[in-house]
Amino acid sequence: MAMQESGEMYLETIYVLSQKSTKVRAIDVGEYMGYSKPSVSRALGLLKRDGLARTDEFGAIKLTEEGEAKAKSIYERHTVLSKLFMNLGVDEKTATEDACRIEHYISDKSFNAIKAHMMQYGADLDEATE
Amino acid sequence: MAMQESGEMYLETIYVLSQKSTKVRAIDVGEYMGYSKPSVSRALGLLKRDGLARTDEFGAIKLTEEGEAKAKSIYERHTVLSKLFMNLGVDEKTATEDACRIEHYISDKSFNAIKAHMMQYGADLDEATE
DNA sequence: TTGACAAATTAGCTTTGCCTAACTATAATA
DNA sequence: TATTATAGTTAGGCAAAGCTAATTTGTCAA
Repeated sequence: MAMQESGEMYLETIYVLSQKSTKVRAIDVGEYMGYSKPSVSRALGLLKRDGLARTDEFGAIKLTEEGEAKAKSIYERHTVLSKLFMNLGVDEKTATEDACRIEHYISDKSFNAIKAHMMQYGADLDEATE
Repeated sequence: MAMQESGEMYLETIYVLSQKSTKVRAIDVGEYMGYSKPSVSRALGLLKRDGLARTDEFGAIKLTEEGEAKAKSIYERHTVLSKLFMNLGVDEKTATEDACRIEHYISDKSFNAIKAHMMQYGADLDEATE
């Protein structure tokens, strides 16, 4: 079954935190997302069950290859959509908030169309916005 | 509390069906959305509780002024977003499916920015796509 | 007027994804 | 080493929003 918004947000968070720190723990994920420890614990269990995340020998949360690929794809949506809204004059806060919700609901087709359109206009899509 | 995707979809459906027929019944809403009668019954109860819909003297479902305003606003998002995706080369089916999900998650600010952008490029936003 | 079908509602189940409370395990320091 | 704090898990609850089954309501035609 297709992954839900919730699972995607956990993946994306682990991915983002992994870029800032070598050891990402459940508690860090919870603090970042504003969720309780049990919620994170269960969500991570599901990601592990589905082969998207694992715990390494030092107890750090790591994404599997598949998990990382998914996370990157979601994160790319996030950055491109944020950029799109900002290019249209929306303030950064609103733009990133909207991107954060829409990234889970837009199809590959529509997303790629938006991305292609923005490339055409020379937008710098590589720069992260968060 | 802010209205959820589910409630918005019911509102939008009642609005759309009301344009085609004078008497919209719960069963019609259910058939259109692919939901069971009890699901529709409960959802309509919530819309009524919140002052967004009512049943008229002939048993037809009607939107209140507030309900209709909301429905129109959601439906406008639907048409504008569909147009946006189609303008970018996305096929109609995908474009309307995406619009149908995203319409519930985009902020007023970002939506208005998109709309303004499209007006600038002379897109015909008045024509319905469904 | 009554029998039958269509429409609506009630009751209760399921899943998702959050929560708190309580418990266990780990780790660090006195 | 023992105490204590931090991290993680288990158990159980709640709300949203679907579902089926069963009941009630309403309408219409024989």
